Amino acid sequence: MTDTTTTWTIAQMADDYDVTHRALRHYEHLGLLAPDREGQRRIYHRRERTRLALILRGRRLGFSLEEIATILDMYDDQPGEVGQLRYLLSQIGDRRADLERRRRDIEDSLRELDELEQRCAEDVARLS
Amino acid sequence: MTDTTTTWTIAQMADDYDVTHRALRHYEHLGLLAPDREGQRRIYHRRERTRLALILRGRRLGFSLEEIATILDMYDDQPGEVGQLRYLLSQIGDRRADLERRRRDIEDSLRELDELEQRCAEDVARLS
DNA sequence: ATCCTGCTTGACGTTGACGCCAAGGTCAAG
DNA sequence: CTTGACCTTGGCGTCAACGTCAAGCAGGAT
Repeated sequence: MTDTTTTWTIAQMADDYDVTHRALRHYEHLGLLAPDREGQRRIYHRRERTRLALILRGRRLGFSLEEIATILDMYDDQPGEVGQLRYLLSQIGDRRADLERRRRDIEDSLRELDELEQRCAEDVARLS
Repeated sequence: MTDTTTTWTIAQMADDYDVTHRALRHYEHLGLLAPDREGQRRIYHRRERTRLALILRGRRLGFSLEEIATILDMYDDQPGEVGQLRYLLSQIGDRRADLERRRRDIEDSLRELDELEQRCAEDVARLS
């Protein structure tokens, strides 16, 4: 039941994902999105929506749009050739290492935040 | 035994943390670092090193230098006043929410990566 | 017919985070 | 006393990721 017929206009996309019209055009310019045209108008399908979601998650994680492009490419077309597949597997390894490093950074940050919060809470208790 | 006497030059800092001289000056310009002077020369103490480590971790996580500044401020000086403490606690909450969102994003990404890897591995097995 | 709304394509402007000189001070070594 | 290594302060350049006009098409409502 993954809907394949519904389409969206640029305004609906911008609205649904809380990005500007301009940003959508920018992503398209960089090849991250490739909406159809109906006459002049851009017309977005399901595929563009999942791609946009990936783009935005990438941005939240601090990836550059260029990095995001290569990530999208990874998911794009399963290559039929073994060499390509091996290459893709190595890329997956790289990405995973990157993400795991970020996760460690985040967990360290959260731990330090906890400490700080505890000290604060104690101070508040003492002072009131 | 946290050493409080050793100091470092800009070149040592740049070397130890693998950043450029220019970046260090930039961080100083924005108030993220505030090394002493010995005559003209910048002279970095332990404090600047821990700050720089926080800055770089922040950058890896995709925070802007401005956001990093507020984070550093949080850790800077424990305020003695209750109002300030409450404010700090609220900020800590904000940061934690942000970090936890990122962690979710990362874990989602890792899961999808796992799926993709599995599909790839299967394809390789089939083709060879 | 004209007006409004929503869209289009340029194209220049802006902000953040530095890179990259230029021009010169300082100090130990030769 | 000059050289070289290392440092200093400007200040212009650059790249990414859009923001912000400007000018214009297309189609339905008045």
